[in-house]
Amino acid sequence: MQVRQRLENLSSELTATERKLCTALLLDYPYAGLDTIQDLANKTGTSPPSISRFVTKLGFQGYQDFQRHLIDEIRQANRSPLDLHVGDRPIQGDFLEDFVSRAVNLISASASAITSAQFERVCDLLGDEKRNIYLIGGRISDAIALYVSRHLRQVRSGVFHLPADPEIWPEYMLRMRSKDVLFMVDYRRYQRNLAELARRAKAQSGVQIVVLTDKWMSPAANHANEVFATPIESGTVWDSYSGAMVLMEAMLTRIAETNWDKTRKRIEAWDSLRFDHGARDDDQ
Amino acid sequence: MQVRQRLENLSSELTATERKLCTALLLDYPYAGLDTIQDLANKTGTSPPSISRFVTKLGFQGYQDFQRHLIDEIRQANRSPLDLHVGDRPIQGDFLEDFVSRAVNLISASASAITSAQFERVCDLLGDEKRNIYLIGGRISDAIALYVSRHLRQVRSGVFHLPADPEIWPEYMLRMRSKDVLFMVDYRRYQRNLAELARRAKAQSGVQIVVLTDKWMSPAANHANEVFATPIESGTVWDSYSGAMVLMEAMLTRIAETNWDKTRKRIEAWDSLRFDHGARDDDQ
DNA sequence: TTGACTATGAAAAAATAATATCAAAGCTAG
DNA sequence: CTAGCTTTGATATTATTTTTTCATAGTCAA
Repeated sequence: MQVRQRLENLSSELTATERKLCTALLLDYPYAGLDTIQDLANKTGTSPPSISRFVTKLGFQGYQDFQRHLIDEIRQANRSPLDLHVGDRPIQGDFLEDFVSRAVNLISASASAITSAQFERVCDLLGDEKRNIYLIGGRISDAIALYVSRHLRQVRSGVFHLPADPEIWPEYMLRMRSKDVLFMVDYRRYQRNLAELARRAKAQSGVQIVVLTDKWMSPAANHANEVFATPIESGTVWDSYSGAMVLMEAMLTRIAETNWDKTRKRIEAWDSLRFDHGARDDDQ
Repeated sequence: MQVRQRLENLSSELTATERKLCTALLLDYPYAGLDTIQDLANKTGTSPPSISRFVTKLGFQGYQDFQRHLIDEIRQANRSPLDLHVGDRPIQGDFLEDFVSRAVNLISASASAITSAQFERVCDLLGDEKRNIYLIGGRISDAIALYVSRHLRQVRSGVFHLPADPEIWPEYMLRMRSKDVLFMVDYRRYQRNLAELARRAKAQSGVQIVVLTDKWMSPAANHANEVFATPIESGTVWDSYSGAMVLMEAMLTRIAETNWDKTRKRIEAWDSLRFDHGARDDDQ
């Protein structure tokens, strides 16, 4: 229940001091309640014990519990209309349109959770030809890792996508050097063996680790040098990876553009070597 | 100055732990910073001293001073409609920001290129348990196909992801029945052998074919019953598949929600059968 | 006016939170 | 690989905040 509402419900049975508090709280709601109990007492000309008793009377565990509730309320209130719409109920109206607007939200949020400096650092790491790049993802998120590795392979050499089977990982681990990069995608539900891989790879070779994960932070992130965290809650039955996808595309584009000359030559050479059963050449 | 901006400014000279904190703060900005120092340390897998040092480095007197600032920011943001999301990020020349806005355009365009009737038809096809589903994609776009098949497999049985090697395709073709569905993802540069696969599968078994492609229309689309065409030109060196990705997520969500009861049971059963080296069970 | 009760805040105590210290681990340049 | 530097978190300390205790002041009915 809203703090505001609790105040109203109880307003008939408040003492003089409590009414003073109530007024002060409502006058600058909800920020007044975020002061320390001492400050609030000074401002309202009351005392800490009175406030403490008051919030207990409102039904909270204590002053800190009360503050936690206020913060949650602010949080709720600040969610954009789209966000609000999200948690609530199943999508109605035009499904696709609605879904897209949620995805767009998620994507913007993903981008704003990452500083441009961090973005550049990771791009530099993955674009550096002197480093080998090893990639792997979880059961579902491996699709993202695959997408990244396929593109990266067009840009540079030394890109290795680890197979899903842990039995084979040691073969790759033995080749990792401390300058190399292990790029992991791990969204909930996190896979234990990925965290284990991160730990051991780090311990053994000191490899640089970059983790793409969600806000709960994959256990693998503990061993990481860089963490990209993106939101994934779309308010539907599945988590949405579109934020991650766009971020990865941005990254790949950045890497390719940085060394465009080299990349172009590489793609041309690649194309000339493709087997005939591959692409046709008259596309475009 | 906004806390957010201070983070941006300093992000080039942060240590690993500090970057972790920075990530966590930005991901749930500004609320993450309102926790107690101890809680925040637990959530981020760091320690209170590191956080204390970090906020000092950001230029605050200490953690409490830092929190005061955050609260002030929230307050400000709520007063002026021009809230912090707009005002404080230096948009100019920010690569990521720019990329995201293009991607968003692309995604909206992708959605509006598809009628809801068609969308529903395809969802029904792929959701129909009486049909087997075969999926395959091109060199890069197979990541999308993989993503779809992994999800679909959580919802229903009879989902088969064809391997990249054409030698093995006949094995699958022999099993295709006319009610089954062959789902192909083929973006330029189109692969001849995919078109060939479509042609022969159609001829041999009369299988239903759904193709996800771009506006130039993969040659495989000639044999298709349904074509999803999404724009992919992002104005950068790579094509962007984010439109396709969001569309696929929308589709998967639609399918899962349509038979949610069955899906839920299936996922539960699946989870109970997972091997221990997979996910941990305590993830939230 | 008195007595029984409630409300209140000063002060002390307790709980909680934040910072300083320091040893160990990690990293980097040679 | 090592020496020297930086980073880090466990522990101890300190500071801050909140709650408890308790004495006093206020209220009201008889």
